[in-house]
Amino acid sequence: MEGKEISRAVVKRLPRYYRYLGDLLERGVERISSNDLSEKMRVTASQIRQDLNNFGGFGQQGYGYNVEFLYNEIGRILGLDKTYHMIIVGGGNLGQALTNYVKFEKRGFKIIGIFDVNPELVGKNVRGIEIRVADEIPRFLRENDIQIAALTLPKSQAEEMAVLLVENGVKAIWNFAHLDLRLPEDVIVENVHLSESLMQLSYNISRRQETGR
Amino acid sequence: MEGKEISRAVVKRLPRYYRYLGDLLERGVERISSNDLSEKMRVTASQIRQDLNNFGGFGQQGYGYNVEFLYNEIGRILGLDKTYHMIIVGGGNLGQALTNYVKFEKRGFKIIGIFDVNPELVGKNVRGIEIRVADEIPRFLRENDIQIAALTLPKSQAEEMAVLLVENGVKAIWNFAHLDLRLPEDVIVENVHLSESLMQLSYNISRRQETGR
DNA sequence: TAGATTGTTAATCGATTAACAATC
DNA sequence: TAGATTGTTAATCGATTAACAATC
Repeated sequence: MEGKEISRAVVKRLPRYYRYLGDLLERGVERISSNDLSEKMRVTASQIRQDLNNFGGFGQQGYGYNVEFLYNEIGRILGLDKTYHMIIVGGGNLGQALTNYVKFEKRGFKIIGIFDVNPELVGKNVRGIEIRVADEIPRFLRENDIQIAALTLPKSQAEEMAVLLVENGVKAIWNFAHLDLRLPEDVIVENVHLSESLMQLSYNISRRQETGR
Repeated sequence: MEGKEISRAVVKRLPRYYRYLGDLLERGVERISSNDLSEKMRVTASQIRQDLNNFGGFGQQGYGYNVEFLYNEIGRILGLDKTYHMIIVGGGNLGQALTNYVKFEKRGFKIIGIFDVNPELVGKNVRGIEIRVADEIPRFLRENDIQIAALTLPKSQAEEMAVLLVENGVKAIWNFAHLDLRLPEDVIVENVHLSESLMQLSYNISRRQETGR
């Protein structure tokens, strides 16, 4: 059924389209042209049409795009029509922050387990979920259908844990540790490297100072 | 002194070079060729040389690159040779997680204030810093030299707060709220959109299922 | 029907890779 | 000096933008 490969650049832009369409939908806007959307989002209308047409013709000549329809279609493309069971591996501040972030749950990402190696954290209750000891992970994975594991452990523990997760069947890792995980090809890894983001910021600050604005 | 514009793609790669060079340095490696580094990082040697040469010739023909020297140079380019004073605006879980992340401080990003509008959080101590009421921000900014504000507020409060921060002199915002801040051109904004990252992950999961691996 | 706007092809632009002369 | 490897130019590739025929 599928065929052509979608470029990473396009996929990165989809959630942003989704967000803008969601806003429009909330504000009761029924239809929008690529041109109007392009002004709001500050991208070219051409890019919007190209991006969307990777997935099919969602618009209508002379009319534009139906906001609700397009919103749902992009949601479907992004896989947001499904529910995902997620575990958080690393119950520190970041892991707890992710757990507490209610919006994920609304989008279908359900956190059903939190694990840590640190005995001090084990037993702590985070939004109704008790932090368990990491040793229980294999059994937990056997007994539950988990699609995503978020890795919020320090760098030193992350690689080993990632291997354990994969050995026990995890196929998608949301990696917050500051290293590149080397895992089998069929495992999907999405990285969030906060420190790299911060460095990009400081690069821009320094550069601005050098060039005098 | 400066001149040519560095592309965003190059800047995004610099922190990763920095990380790999830091690892090599730690392991006592003295020099490395673009070819060896390319194998480790899984990018082309050509790209490494091109990227680095945007900033000057850091290598030596027949020798390669001195790891320590290159590490320091990239650090300098990224602005990591300076100290930044940062405030966290939004004292919820994510704000606290950032505050507790000691590694930032080691890299020169010093958090010297946390603020929230929620009175329940005000007064709470996070790694030695007391959360203050957001009303105090203008005065705090007058009395302290702040280079970076991290915005970890809900979407609904983020825009207004960003405007306040900018009015009070903040020139760089690390934005964790799920919206695009519309601010004057001279304000640097670096976005971390966690939900968009998660959607890219779910896109890849869905896609894999459709195409049957 | 006329006007609007898409879907799509073609043109342009920028980024990546390859090649190689310069040089340590 | 010979070998290695950079710095840099040229070639290729991919992504973005422009243009316009198709069509609602």
